[in-house]
Formats: sequence, C-alpha cells, structure tokens
Amino acid sequence: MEQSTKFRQKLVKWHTSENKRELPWKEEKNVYRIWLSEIILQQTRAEQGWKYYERFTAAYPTITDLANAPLEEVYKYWEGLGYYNRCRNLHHTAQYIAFELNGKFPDSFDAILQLKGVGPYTAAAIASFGFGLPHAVVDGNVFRVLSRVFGIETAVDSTAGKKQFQQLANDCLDVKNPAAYNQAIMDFGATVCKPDLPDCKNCSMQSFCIAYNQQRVNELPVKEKKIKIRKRWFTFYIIMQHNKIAVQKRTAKDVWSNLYEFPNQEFSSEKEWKEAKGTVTELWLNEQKINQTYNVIATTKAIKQQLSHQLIWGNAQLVHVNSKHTPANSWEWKTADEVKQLPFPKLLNDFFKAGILELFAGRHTTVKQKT
DNA sequence: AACACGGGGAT
DNA sequence: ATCCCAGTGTT
Repeated sequence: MEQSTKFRQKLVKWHTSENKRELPWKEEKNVYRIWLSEIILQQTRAEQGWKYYERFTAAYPTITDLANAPLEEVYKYWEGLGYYNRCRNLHHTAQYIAFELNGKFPDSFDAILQLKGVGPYTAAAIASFGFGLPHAVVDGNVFRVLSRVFGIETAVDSTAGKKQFQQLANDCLDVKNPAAYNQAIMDFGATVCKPDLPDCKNCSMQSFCIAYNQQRVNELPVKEKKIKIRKRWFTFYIIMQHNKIAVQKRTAKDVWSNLYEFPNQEFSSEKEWKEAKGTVTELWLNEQKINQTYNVIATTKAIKQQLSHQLIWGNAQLVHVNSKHTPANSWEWKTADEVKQLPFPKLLNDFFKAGILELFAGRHTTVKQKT
C-alpha cells in the first residue's frame, strides 16, 4: 500500500469527534462565511480570528451587506487584526461577487483562485469546504505535518518545496471526502504535531512517522529564509484646536497602509529621535506653515510596537494650536468621537489608551506666542 | 526569487 | 528574544 494511503487512513481515523477543534466556522455551509473565515485566518491563529469572525458575520450577514458597507467601516471592524490589505481585498471581492456576479459565489477552483486575496491555500479551502471539490489545502500545519511524517527536508519556503508539498498533499487527499480530510490535517497539525513540543508520546502516527523514528522531529520542517527586523523611530504630533484633532490617512505602500495616523516624522536613528524630543517641534511646526500661536502641552513617553518584520518606537508631542490650519496636505480635523470611528494602528491606539487626549483638558487657554 | 505585510501567543 | 500562525500580492 502507498504510504500516502496509509497516512490518509491514519489521519481520518484520528479525526474523531473528541479530536476535532470546535471553531465557529466548522461545518459551515454558507460559502460567504467560509470565504470570510479563510481570509481572516490567513497567518492568524484561530483563537485570534474568532472574535473578528463573529464581529463580521454579525455586522454583515450576507456578502451584499459587506459589499454595500463603506470601506472605512469595514476597516474599523478589521482594526487590530493586521495585514490590512486583506481587508481591502475582502471588500473589493465582496463588491465583485455581489455586483458583478449577482451574489453568486464562484464554484470552480480556478474561478475561486482568481479572486483578489485568494491564493492556492484559500482556493483549496473554499473549494473543498464550500463545494466538496477535491483540492488539498497546504498551510503551515500541512507543511509541518507532511515534512515530519514523510521526513522531507526540502525547505518549505522554497519554490521547489511549495511544489513538492502541494504534490504530496494532493496524493494524500481523500478525494471522496476532501473537506473532512482537509479539516483533519489542519486540526492534527494544530493540536498534536505542533511547532514546539509536539505531542509525539500520544501520537497515533508515532510508528509511521519518519521524523519521530529518526529523532528528527525538532529539525523539521526546514525553512531557509530568516526575516530581518527593521528598526524605526517616529514622533507623532497630536495637534488639537478647540475640540478637534488633526489626523491623516496613511497612503504609502508601507506598514499600516490605509489606516489613520497623526502627522509625524520618522527618524533614521534612535539617537536622532531621542535628541529631537521637544526641540524639534517648533521647527516641524514651522515646516507645516503653522503660523499661529501654539502651546506644546506634553511629550509622551515612548511606546514600542514589535511586529514580525519591524520594531517600531513612537512618542508623541501634544500640541494645542490657536486656530485651525490645514497646510497643503491631507490633514483632517476630527472630534474625539469622530476619531474613535477611524481605524488606527495598535501603536496609536495605545496612545489613546494611555489617556493622551485627557491631557488637553483645561489647557486650551494657555497659549504661547510662536517665536 | 525575494520581499513586504500586523499582531498576538507560546516557549 | 524568537518562532509561528488556516498566506497573498508586488517587485
């Protein structure tokens, strides 16, 4: 018997009721909800995505509801989940399906794969869970499980590796019940064949698993690329006039694209950033052509944000200005209530949580003359 | 082929 | 600190 057949049989046998993960999108038959859950779960732990899934399905019961929603509102629901291009593509695809396809979700693998925000993994997931089509999912769980069970050393993040593991996954797939098989291998990877401290002692694959029998479990899967972390330093200017705050939308192809932020400047070293504290505010206000009186109320302490690929430090200068002024840029003046409706990066929400806006209270009148 | 893209949890 | 998570899009 083929090894892939043995693996499939052992896996499906393992996936009994007590070994299944209970998750809100399990056994879902509504393709809109399946698609929504898969987009949310990209590079996201099931536990983390859970509340977002519930939030979205409550706010947008149908794909047409999502399509009709303002993009800004959808971003607000996505706030905090990260990888914000997923949100833009989600809305784009909802509009495409609702308006161009009359609400009918594409029902072939190739058509599903064409959707923005849908790659090989998500297309296979939707095709199998939504339509019972025989396509094997390959996600982080599958790379790990297959590399260990079959003892494969090809780097999972190489082109050759992606091809090899997809082929093996196809061989192992239970074409009679692709949905159950795909669920099983991901549940197995998430609960037994975990990245750290896999539960080999109680694993039903133990006698069959090449990595276990060769004591190479901790060496698999192999990855060849290691990410380099970029350090960045920002000073944000939280500018208030009367009861309004200046904000702007991030438009660059950079982290937090399409979220809101405060006017700011980035420094190229920690040294410059620290030395600039306070003294640079006047120069910066000058550059923004703020030609009226202002009062620097406070400098906040720094807040750190650790991302996968960046380590970001930010502090904030709280500035009260005497009259509202919009330079030749994209500042928008918003009340605190309006600001609460906008999506912000976690780092900036942390400033709100620290109570920065309250620092403005009662200090609006003490305005210094600009020099 | 290499890189960019968030935030949280586990070790 | 480091790795990883129901990966995808761009260059």
